[in-house]
Amino acid sequence: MEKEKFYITTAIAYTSSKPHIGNTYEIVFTDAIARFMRLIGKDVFFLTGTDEHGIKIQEYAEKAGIAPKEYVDKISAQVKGIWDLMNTSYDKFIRTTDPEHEKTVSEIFTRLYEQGDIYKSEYSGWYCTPCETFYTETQLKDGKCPDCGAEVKKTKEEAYFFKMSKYQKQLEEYIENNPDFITPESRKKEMVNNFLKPGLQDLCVSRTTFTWGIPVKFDSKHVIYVWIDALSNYITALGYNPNGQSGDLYNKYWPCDVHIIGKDILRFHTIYWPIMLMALGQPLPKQVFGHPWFLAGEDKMSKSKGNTIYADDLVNYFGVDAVRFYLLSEMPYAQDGVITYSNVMARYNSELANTLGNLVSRTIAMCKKYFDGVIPHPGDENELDKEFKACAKEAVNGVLSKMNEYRVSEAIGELFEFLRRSNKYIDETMPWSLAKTDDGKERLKTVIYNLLEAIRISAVLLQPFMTITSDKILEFLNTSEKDWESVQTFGKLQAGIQIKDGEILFARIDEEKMSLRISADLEAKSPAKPQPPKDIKEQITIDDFAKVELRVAQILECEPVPKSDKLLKLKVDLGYETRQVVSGIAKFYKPQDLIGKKVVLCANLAPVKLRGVESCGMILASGEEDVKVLFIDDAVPNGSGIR
RNA sequence: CGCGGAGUGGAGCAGCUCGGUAGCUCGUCGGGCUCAUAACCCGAAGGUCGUAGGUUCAAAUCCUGCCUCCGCAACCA
Repeated sequence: MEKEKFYITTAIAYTSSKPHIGNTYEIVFTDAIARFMRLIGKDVFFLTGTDEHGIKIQEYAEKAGIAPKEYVDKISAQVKGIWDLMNTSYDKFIRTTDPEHEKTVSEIFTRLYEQGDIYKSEYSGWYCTPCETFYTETQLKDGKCPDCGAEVKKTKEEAYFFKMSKYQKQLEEYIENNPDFITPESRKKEMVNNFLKPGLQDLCVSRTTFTWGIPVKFDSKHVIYVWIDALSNYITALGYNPNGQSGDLYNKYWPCDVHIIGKDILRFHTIYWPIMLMALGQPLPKQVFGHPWFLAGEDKMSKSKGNTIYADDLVNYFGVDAVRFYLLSEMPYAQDGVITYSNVMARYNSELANTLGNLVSRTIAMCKKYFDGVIPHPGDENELDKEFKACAKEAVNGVLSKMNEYRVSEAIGELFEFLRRSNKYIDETMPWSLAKTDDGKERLKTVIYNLLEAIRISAVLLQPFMTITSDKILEFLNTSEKDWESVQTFGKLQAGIQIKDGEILFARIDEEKMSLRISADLEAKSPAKPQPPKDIKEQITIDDFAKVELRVAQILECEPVPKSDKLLKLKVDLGYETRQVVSGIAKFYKPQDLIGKKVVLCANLAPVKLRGVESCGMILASGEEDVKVLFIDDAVPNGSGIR
């Protein structure tokens, strides 16, 4: 019988820097699903890889003084190294610098151009030099860069555009008719309401501002921009050919069963990517799953915050399977999860050491003690045994149904419920007192057999999540019954076989000692070496500086700007006049914290409207993610100049 | 009124579709057991189910208003 095929992908990792644990989650999560699908008998193709083009990489490489290719070779190898460290079972690791990929992407672009879906136009746009980005008239904020606020230059740049609007209706219908296409459900609403309903804009798909990318075949000063390049990996990896016969892998595995991606790039995968495929006349992926993120404690993980946690560090402390277990079991289905070292330790001790490890250890010890390590033949079963076996069946079915919906943490929950039930079964049957009488010894055979079999079943169910541990347990039991079929009926474990010595699977962690060790390591690693800022500006003269008028201003009134998260409207006193100023500090200061305070105002900035409110000047503040306003000593009179 | 999600014992969550004794994991306290990794098992304490109303014999669950938090969008002069 032909196996049912299952094609699953991760997003390809951007090779700008080493992936942190949040990025690593995605590959581990996808791996768990891929392994599970293989376990239940599907023919799985699991794709991952790296996204290696773009301006940022070109810049990083320049800074490092090496060629872009050399740079991405290094990072890509690092990514692959972490994926391998995490014991992930991808079938192919694609790189967007692979010659095959580059060739196909170039052909795709050409074909889309030739059939009229991509057209050449001008970005009669506004170019922001610091951001290296174009903005349309509507994106601009009162004539300035919406991102960094710098002056923008009216630049006419030649560029290629993709006619998104042409396929909008078709995409809406697809989403309508395939309710599971975008999951989880809440994400789907975000996409439809925020992007589809307002109407799609044509997408700019080429750049002339950098060279590190795939050149447009028929127009060599253009480079193909990230969307067509990166998204295409899902089909180029399988040997898709836009002009003729595609490869066998493509014919077999496409369309994809599920793209596993971060919730941040859902938009590209549920709007741009399907439209590209429609334009190419190819079937669409069946599902896109936008997974949540891991937060480091309360906050998003980011380098600038210095709260990044890396997979290799965790593995170093806890081992691969424990890290996989934490990632997979802790992340909820649709909400962000939290990762901290102390949470990892707590889960490790309570679930891996106590529940799982100790169950295996005590059962094997009893089998050795009472039966010289030979798996006993079970005898008559009683009501308790029946109930216990029913629990095993429930665990198998529970894991299956949860995994079919990619509810990995809940699947693990089902399994651990059964492990806890097994520990309880020991206390209920009290093997140590059974061992004291002859009748009891007969009964003991059944009890120990049932326990060993329960452990075998659990080990099989554990395979997708903790492969190494699963293999170890099955090795202890000296059994080859480890496929999905073997788990459908209770009793596949062969009696009369000698089991092997079981090592401790998960030694308990002394949380206090481990915490000390971790904080010592962190201390040693971050000897407070501040990175030089990236936005160092060119030298200016004193005359340039003199053009900026800075004055002390006292805040008289302050209130939030309606319909805005970030903006505060302030009335300030400059001594000689009062001004209305709008400032993007609402996230960091409450109005009552500011009233009465003296601040520095850039007083000769041209007035603009922000969210419809006029702003005449700018309050000086520092910081990107945590903004601090520059307060001035109360003794300084309002309106004093600053130089 | 931009769109969506969420507020349940100390922590993290389930229950809400289809109203009717509020459940799970961790933590705390007490007990039991000794096969085991100070583990395992049992029991207890602890909740006005965000808030104010409404419907109902009966509301965590249905309806309405309000508050708070989160995500997306917009937004940092």
